[in-house]
Amino acid sequence: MPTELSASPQSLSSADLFAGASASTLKIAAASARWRRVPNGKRIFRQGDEDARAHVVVAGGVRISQTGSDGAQVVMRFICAGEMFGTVALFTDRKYPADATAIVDTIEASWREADLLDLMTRFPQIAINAIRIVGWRLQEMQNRARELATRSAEQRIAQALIRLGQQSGRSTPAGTTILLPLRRKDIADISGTTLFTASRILTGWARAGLVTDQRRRLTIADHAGLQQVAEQS
Amino acid sequence: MPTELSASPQSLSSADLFAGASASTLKIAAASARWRRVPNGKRIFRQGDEDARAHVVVAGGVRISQTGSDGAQVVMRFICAGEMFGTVALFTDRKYPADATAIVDTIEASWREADLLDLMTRFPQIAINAIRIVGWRLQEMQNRARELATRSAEQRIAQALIRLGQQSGRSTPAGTTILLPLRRKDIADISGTTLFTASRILTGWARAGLVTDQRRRLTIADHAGLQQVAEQS
DNA sequence: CCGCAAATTTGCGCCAAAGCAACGTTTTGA
DNA sequence: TCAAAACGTTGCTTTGGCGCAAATTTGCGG
Repeated sequence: MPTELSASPQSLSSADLFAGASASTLKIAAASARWRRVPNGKRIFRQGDEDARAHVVVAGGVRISQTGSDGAQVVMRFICAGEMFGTVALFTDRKYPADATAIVDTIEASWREADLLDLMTRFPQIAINAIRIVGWRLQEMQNRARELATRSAEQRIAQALIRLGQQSGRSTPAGTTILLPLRRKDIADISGTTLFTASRILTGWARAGLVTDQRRRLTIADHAGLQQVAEQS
Repeated sequence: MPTELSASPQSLSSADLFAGASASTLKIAAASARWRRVPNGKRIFRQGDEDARAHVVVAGGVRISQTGSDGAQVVMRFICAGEMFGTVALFTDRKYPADATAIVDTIEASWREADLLDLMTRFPQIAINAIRIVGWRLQEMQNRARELATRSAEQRIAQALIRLGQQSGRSTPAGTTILLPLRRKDIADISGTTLFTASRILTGWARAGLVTDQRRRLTIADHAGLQQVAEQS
């Protein structure tokens, strides 16, 4: 039996990007940032946009999703406070590969490509940190691709909830509550299934006491049970 | 209708990693490399191994695959001559996230983590090049995840062949021949389907004149037709 | 607090593709 | 050169989960 894959990703925060940077470096970084307030539901950038910048969520939450030419949506990732997004575009063709939409009222900071490249050239550690962050995300996408190809819809939803719990969960008396407000469609689009299947499975779990769901705020009541669903072969 | 995603990835060669490096930089890089000959079928590293190094295929071809705890296999990528692999592990937890297996007799060069980090710190452009390469791969995995979630098995196989043609295709009178020798299982595992489905679809295409298949060497005879299969909504 | 719009639930039919088994073909290595 | 093993094909059966429609609940603006 092969080695089990590492649970991995941790929170990929902007703090990691500037890890090891001196006070003066941070000052230079802060000076070149642009800050914005984004209301719930508003798009921050759109797939194909060309003026790519590097973004960080200061407060709130963002959905990163791709929309196929047939209208099918897939959520690549949810971004919580402190995490980077939109950064990969800077290093490829400068076109954002996905949409970014605020799913709660959000504040985000961003940097121009030139400013970030300048920082990286002067402080190589920042560039190395960036590889590390992108590397984790690549590993996560590889794991998700494996799951899409080999696991059932139920297992994928379970795994998605476990990831979201690690990423943005808060411990409460009832269990781990996922802070981001998620609709059934969001759950479906990040698990690679349909609204209907996601609804059926979640109501089933709610009845079985695995999760509870109040006003789009999911709580994982039985973490071990959920893990078992995700891992059953 | 949303902007169509860029076809993207190009060949991600080691040349890109050292793009812009001076002759002296290259000399330092070459001096610290380790070279190995790997016979067809032999594993180069294994998922979970800890002594991660940065690898380049000098000649031959390599299959990067993950094996789930239930034995299910997924191919993440095939690596052709000139391309990097195994590099992401250096920047995450130093454990290879997948297996690497030679699928033809292969020569591979590799660097220790310390040597590569040293190079990157001294020549930040190399670090920036590395982000670019990993960024392209992340985008490619995101596209593949979207396809796994939203497209049919037939469309995914078509897309996989198109990618392989771009990556390792050679023009011949009969069309574009994919140089890597691929078994039905390889095709299935990179498209997220089964051996049986892959076989059925490929024999169908062979009958229709879209592809020909001689001794595990696939040739795309009708590129436009294949593209149409991949894109039909 | 009301009423409308959006989100969710649920029953049901259906199909793409997985799983299985049996058989043909190619490759390998001794 | 030949046999065994690996690989590929194909018919049949089974099923997870998609898609639609209709009913129900929730959330929001006024």
